[in-house]
Amino acid sequence: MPGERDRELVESDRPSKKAKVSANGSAPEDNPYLAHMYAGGSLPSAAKSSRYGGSAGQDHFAGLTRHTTTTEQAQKLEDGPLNPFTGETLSDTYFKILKKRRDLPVHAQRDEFLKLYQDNQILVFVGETGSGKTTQIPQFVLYDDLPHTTGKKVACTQPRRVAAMSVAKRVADEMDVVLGEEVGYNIRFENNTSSKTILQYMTDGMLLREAMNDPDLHRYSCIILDEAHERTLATDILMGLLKDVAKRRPDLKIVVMSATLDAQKFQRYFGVEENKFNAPLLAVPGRTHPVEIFYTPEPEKDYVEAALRTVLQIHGTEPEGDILLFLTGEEEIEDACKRLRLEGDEMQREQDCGPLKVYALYGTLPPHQQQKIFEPAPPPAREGGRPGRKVVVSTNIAETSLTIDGIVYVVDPGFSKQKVYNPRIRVESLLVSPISKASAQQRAGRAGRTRPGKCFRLYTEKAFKTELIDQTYPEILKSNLASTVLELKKLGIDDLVHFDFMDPPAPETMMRALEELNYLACLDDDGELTHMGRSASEYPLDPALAVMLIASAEFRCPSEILSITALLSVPQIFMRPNHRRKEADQAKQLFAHPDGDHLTMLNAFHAYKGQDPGSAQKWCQENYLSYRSLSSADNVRNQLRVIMEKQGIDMESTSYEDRNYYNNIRQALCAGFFMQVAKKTAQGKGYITVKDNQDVLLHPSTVLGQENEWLVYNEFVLTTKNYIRTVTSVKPEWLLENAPIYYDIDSFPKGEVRTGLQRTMEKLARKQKQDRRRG
DNA sequence: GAGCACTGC
Repeated sequence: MPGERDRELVESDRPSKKAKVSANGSAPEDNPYLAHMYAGGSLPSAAKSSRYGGSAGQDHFAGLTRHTTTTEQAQKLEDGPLNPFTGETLSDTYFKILKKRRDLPVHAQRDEFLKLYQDNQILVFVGETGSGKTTQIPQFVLYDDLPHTTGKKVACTQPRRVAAMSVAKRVADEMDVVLGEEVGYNIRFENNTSSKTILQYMTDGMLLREAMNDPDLHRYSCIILDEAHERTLATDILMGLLKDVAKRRPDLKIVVMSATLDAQKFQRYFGVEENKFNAPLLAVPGRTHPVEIFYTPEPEKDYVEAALRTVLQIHGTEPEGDILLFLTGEEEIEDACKRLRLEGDEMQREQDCGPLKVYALYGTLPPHQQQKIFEPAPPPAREGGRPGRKVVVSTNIAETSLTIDGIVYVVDPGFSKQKVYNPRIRVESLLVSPISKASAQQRAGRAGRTRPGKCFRLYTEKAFKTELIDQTYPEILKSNLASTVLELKKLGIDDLVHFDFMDPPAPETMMRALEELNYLACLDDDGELTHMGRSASEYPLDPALAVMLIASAEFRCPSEILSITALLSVPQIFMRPNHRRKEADQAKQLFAHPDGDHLTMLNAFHAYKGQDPGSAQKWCQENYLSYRSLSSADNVRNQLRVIMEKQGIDMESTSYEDRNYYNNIRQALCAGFFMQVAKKTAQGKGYITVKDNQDVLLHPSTVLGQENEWLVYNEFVLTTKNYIRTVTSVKPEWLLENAPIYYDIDSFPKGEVRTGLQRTMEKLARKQKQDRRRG
């Protein structure tokens, strides 16, 4: 009975203390990540014959003892003529690359690195950009760790997929092996590794997922956390976890790599525990060109105006070289580009300046347009004229994710959009805020990649020194932690309050997350993981979405909820190009469902799936739908479906002809999103959120009018006004039935919501009475 | 009648 689901899970699924076997809840034999350790006997010996010394079966590492090797020994092996890992003859390209590798700054400190690596379990390594740390350190480790003799691997984590892929490719080339064999990468949707793999680049999130099934990370002999200074949620949790794993697994080595000198913080973090780990720090300089920094003498009141003025001034007076300007968002950037183009043309006409080519760059731009920024600067307009110049106006995507060579001038107004989380109303929003000193440095560095450059900071030197914070707040302090807490529980961390976070989140944020998970029946009243919680943790989703997916079987609509969940996990599928808004809105109306946006998205997805694969892309374009988002939703959907099937969830949906088809879906939405509900206010056009009592408006993108009394919403967006976005109308009975604990009338303050719920309860009671009389 | 900084599973 759907109506009893909540209570049932909370009460009957509380794990008995006896039943709790291991910290992660799964026996190692069932663990998919450890399968290689049990399949057909012991892998290490098998690995030796297949990996060790290649076809000839000769051990090219003979005479070397693990964790006592020297640079000299490693270099001798690297010098060939045979590849010690494959036994093949090394290629000419290999030697060409080897020569360049030996010139990298890290190389000068290989001895020092090896010594510290061998003498310590945990090591912190600081290498600035251009030091070669990401490609070289893992190779230094390989020649000392000799992973092929232990059957274990070396892992190197990256915050971004593209980085994991491209670095793996580079290192495979450097080692003269085929990508996916000895060197591979593992990212969501793509595991390019094999049984031969000894070095694996992967996303930090992927390693965290693995840890949830194998908390001791038995597959690895060494874990390198790269770009730790970026402090992603996954890196932060992995650091806390690895600190613990290190105690349980003395054979595991950990290298934490960071680009900033803030690495002392990492060192302290790994060093405190009874001095068990010394976590020494090794720093290697980078190789970049000097960048001259200029500040404004007075604060600027309008940073966009100041930025445009500065760009044009550079164009008019500075020698050849491209410009990178940092602004905060799409609209601001497009607007700035328009104005720069106009002014640039005018300068060319009136002052005989070189031509100015302006490019916008931000994340939601389609890839082919992002690629355009790599076009070279335009040539002089006429023979002997002044050289042309390229200006890229970008969000902070150009700060870390994308590197543009040839930038000589950086204009930094000192702002970016940053996420802020308000635990009181459980809302994440984006705010234009001053950047950190570290960000400012990173931005300036972008000017010195190919030759000496200049950075114009549109704030005073005093402001830089006294007003900017040192580092941007780590992700963990800016996020809703519901899924993080669920992950930690699954990782076997029982005492979250005392979990050793590098930066502990606010207690209120933790409390909110625990409360949310309790309402979702993922944690019981003692904070223990329930059966539902354990199931939900298997999905790479927000807990509310995971719970909705699991509950969908009860409402006979798993297939539809699967699609909706996937659609909610990808960027917006409805496109709205600036000058074709009207056409786009009309196209969307074709898919509109009277009950709301979730169902509208589902209609569009079904229509997309009905297309011929060969013409789907064209069809999307004609209908103002994002092909990229839809096909990525399809990918996500498949991944989620596999997990559902593995959990034995009944995947049968009611047929489309059934009169309850859409009602079932709307009820299932309530099962996950009962905490994101708004009720229409009495006096007209506004809505009010249930429990938090926030006044909100329907986002103008919705297909719904103002007539619906109760809505579930996917998102609360705080911009000029408070909006709820992606909404579907529901019946209040469904809320009371599906989440009786959350909708306990007595917990509501007196007001419209309470009165509305009260009326619904009375209605339900009357109906029950009638039914009884009739029955 | 309005946006969507950026990542990741």
